Amino acid sequence: MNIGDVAQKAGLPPKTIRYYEDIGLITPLRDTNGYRVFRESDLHKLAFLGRARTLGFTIEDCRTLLALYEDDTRASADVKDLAQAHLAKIEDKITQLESMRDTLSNLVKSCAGDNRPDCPILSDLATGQH
Amino acid sequence: MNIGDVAQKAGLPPKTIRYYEDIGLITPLRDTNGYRVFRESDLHKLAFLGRARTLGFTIEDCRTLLALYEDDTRASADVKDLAQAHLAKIEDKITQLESMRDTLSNLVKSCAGDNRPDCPILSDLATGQH
DNA sequence: GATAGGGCCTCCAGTCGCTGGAAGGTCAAG
DNA sequence: CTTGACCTTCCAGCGACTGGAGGCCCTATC
Repeated sequence: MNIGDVAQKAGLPPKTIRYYEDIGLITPLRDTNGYRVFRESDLHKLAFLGRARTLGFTIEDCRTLLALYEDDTRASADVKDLAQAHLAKIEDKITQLESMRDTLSNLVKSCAGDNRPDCPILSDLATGQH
Repeated sequence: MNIGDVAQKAGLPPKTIRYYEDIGLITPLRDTNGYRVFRESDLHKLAFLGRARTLGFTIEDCRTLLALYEDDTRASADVKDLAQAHLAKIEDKITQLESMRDTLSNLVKSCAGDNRPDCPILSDLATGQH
C-alpha cells in the first residue's frame, strides 16, 4: 500500500502519516523508488492512532498507548490511569469553557446589537464589572 | 510604571506584555534607559485584553474589540456579532469535548484497572468497536 | 568604590500537531 | 511523448505565548 491508499483507509491525511513516521510512531517499509510501503500492521496502528487522537489523547499519550497495546504483559491499570488522567483534563476544559460560555451568553443577551455605540460587552471588558 | 508593576496590576506576565507590544496591541513609551514606561491607558488596555483573553477571544478578536472600544461611532451590533461568533465556537468545542468525555468515561468504567492485560480501552482503540 | 541582587532589555528557540508550499522524482494512461 | 496524478524531501508557518541566554541598569550595602 502506498501512502494515498493508507491515508484513505485510515482516514488521516498523508501529511499526518509522514509526520507520524517522522516522530517515530510508525516505520513503514520503503520501495526501491523511495515510496513508503505500508503493511497491514502499519494501517492498523494508524487507525489506532486516529481513534486515540479523536478521543483527544496527546501524541505522547498515543505513543504510550501504542506501546501498552503491543505489550501483552501490560497491566490494564496503566491504561486506565492514562485514560483517567486524560478524562480529568477534558473535564477541566469543559468546565472552563462552560464558564466562558455562561459569561459570554449573558453579555450577548444584554447587548442591543443595533447601530448605537452603547455596548455592555465592551463595558464589561473595560471595567471587569458585570 | 515599569513592566513589573503593570504586570502585577493587569495580572499578565511581563513576557506576555512584551509580546502584546511586539504584535502592536499596545505601544508603551520608553524611558531614556530603554525601559518601557506604561501610562494608565496602557494598563487599562492590558486589563481589557486580559479579560477578553479570559473569555477565550483570539488575539485578532482582541485587536478588533480594542478598536471597537476606542471608536465612539461603533455599532454595538459589530461587537455583538463578534461575541456571538465566538460563543458559537465555544459551544462547538464543548460539544466535541463532551463527546470525548462520554466515550472516555464509558471506556474507563469498563476497564478493570488491575494487573491483568485485558483492557477494553485498548480493544476499542484497536478495533473502533465498542 | 566595589559588589550583590533584582529588574529590565533583546533575541532566539521551543511548545503542539500538524499544514501549506516549493522543487523535484515516478508512474500509468492516452 | 506528454499529461496529470502520485510520491519524495525540506522548510516555514500557525497561535499565543514561554524559557533561556547574554547583557545593561538601578539601588543598597559594605
